[in-house]
Amino acid sequence: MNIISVIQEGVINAVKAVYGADIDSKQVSMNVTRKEFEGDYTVVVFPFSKIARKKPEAIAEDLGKHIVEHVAEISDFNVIKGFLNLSIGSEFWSEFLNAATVDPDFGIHPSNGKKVMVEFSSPNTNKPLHLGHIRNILLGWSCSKILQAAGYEVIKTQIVNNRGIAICKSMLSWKKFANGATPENSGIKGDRMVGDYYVMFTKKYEEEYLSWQQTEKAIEVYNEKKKEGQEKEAFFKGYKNDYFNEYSELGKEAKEMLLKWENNDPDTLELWKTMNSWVLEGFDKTYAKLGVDFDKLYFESDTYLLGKEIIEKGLEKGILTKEDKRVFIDLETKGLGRKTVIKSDGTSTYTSQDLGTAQLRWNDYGTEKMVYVVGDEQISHFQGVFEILKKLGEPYADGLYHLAYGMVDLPTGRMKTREGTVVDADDLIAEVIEESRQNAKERGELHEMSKEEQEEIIRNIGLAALKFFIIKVHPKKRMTFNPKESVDLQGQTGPYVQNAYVRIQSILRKAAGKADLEKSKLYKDYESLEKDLLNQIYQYPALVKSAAEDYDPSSIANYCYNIAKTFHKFYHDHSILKAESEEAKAFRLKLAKMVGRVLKAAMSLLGIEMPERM
RNA sequence: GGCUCCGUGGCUUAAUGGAUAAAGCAUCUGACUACGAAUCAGAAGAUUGGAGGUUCGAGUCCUCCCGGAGUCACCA
Repeated sequence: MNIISVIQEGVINAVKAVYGADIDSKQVSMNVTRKEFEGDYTVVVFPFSKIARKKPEAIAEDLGKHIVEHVAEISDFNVIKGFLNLSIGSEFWSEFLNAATVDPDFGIHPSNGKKVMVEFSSPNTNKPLHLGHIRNILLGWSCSKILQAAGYEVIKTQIVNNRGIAICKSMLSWKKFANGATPENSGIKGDRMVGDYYVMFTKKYEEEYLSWQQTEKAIEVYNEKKKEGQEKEAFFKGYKNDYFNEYSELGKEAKEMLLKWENNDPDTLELWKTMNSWVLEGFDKTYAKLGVDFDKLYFESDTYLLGKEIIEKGLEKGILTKEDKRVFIDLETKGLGRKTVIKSDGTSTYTSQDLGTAQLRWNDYGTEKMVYVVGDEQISHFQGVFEILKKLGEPYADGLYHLAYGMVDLPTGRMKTREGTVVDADDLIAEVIEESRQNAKERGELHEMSKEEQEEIIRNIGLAALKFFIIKVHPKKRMTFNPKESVDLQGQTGPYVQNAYVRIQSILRKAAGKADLEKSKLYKDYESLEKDLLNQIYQYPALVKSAAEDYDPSSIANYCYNIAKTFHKFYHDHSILKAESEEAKAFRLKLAKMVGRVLKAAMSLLGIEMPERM
């Protein structure tokens, strides 16, 4: 039985016995005892002062005495103000450590029979992945692992946004300017190549727009549509989209291409397929570098027409309203305004696609939960989608969750494609690995290994730095990504946690076969750091559960750091291999091993691997 | 303007309504003849944006204000 429940029950019984009052476990306020005080768990007794009509100190004394007498696990107590600090006996900890040691699934919850789909990454196929995607991918991957550890069957998915005008822009640009260049004959990674042509389109379009602004037609438009006193420059800045649709040659060609695509023109489709495959190959390489994969891909080209069926259903039920061809839902009461599902030209929207895709996924997998890892700029969009599905009474509607994470800023401000400040994912990964390599070289710990082993470790450490740096921030928060700090290998970082693990492995290698771990049971007089470690290990399974409930990988990252920190201090203050006694040595080996196991398991939930040496 | 989110030492972050607000970076000072110094210890650094309120108790909950961001499309 969980020690927290044991204590809560003890308190409930004590209150009943001493004051004759009935309380429930919700009224028992408990925390882990703060470091500066003696004890393991603290019960706050202020809430009982009305029942007992005594001073908090006296109440704590009453309850403490009763609990020590009646609860076997509690060995001692002390009272400071209204706080009752309880100490857990070494028997309990000893049993816990032994049980955890032999439990191969420690921290992994048994299957709950439920399925959850996690969607993340979901890039457009017209440019390479960037820093923003990295946050998205790491959060999505980590949530998947956490949900899995919490007992769910997880299906990792993404929707590949592979159609639409943006895709046609890069296709058109390639056709016009590439002279048949391919990733193979140019040696450029596929996604980057396509992205380069997308950028080139934008550049050529800007040039075209600029020279158009000098024409008589442009002056005419300006005079006709400008607002009072609006300068030319300001007007044309705002007119860009209209220009694309009304007058642009490139715009016209791109739109024609989109039309051809929609009408299944063979040449267009072939070009589209070819360029898409280049991008997807490129993405796969980046995913592989990050160590992530997916169970199922959905392509927008297959889903963008979905939703008709569900919209029909909505119309029948009177949830959606039809006005000419346009279909919308009035969510004014929810503060979401009117959400259009079908445009007045009869074409679908992003919203209808998402409705249809949700339906499709439910049909494919029957997942009770669907988690969308998408930036917080789309909060209201998802509120709309979810609301519609709820009103339709879809069976999966209550399990929909938008994990809305904050945008990633640079120290110089927001990333902007136009200003060329977007941090490319591949470049960033290469950079952190290079930093790790420099560091490894200086330390020279790895020189006895093969080149391959060295590279593997170096890569591991660099990625750990990057991943930890991003995941430690609460998803909801907008974060500043400082490239300098992200490659830090010291302090509150991934490599710091890895180092704790490596130290443990080093000790275990040295002690292999030389210690009788059975003797650990004779060790009773725990050091306070030993208790801290035991307590932290003890928290782990519950932490996994709450991280899954909150979709919060940052809580796991913080946990990893804290337990690593405690271990580093313990390692510094107490010798393991040269412990005071054989019992102490056995106990500490067992403890260290368990710390290592938990660290490795917890970090793997963040997608971070642990090297054996570094 | 309406709605949503965020405001914590110089910087980046942490804190189920509980004790003296906790770490890292940067700065300064110590500890390698050591189970691995990617470590540890210490110093300095904070009226938790501001004002009220609820509570025995508020960084946390409520109200108002200030600052920042997002969104308010028949775009995705």
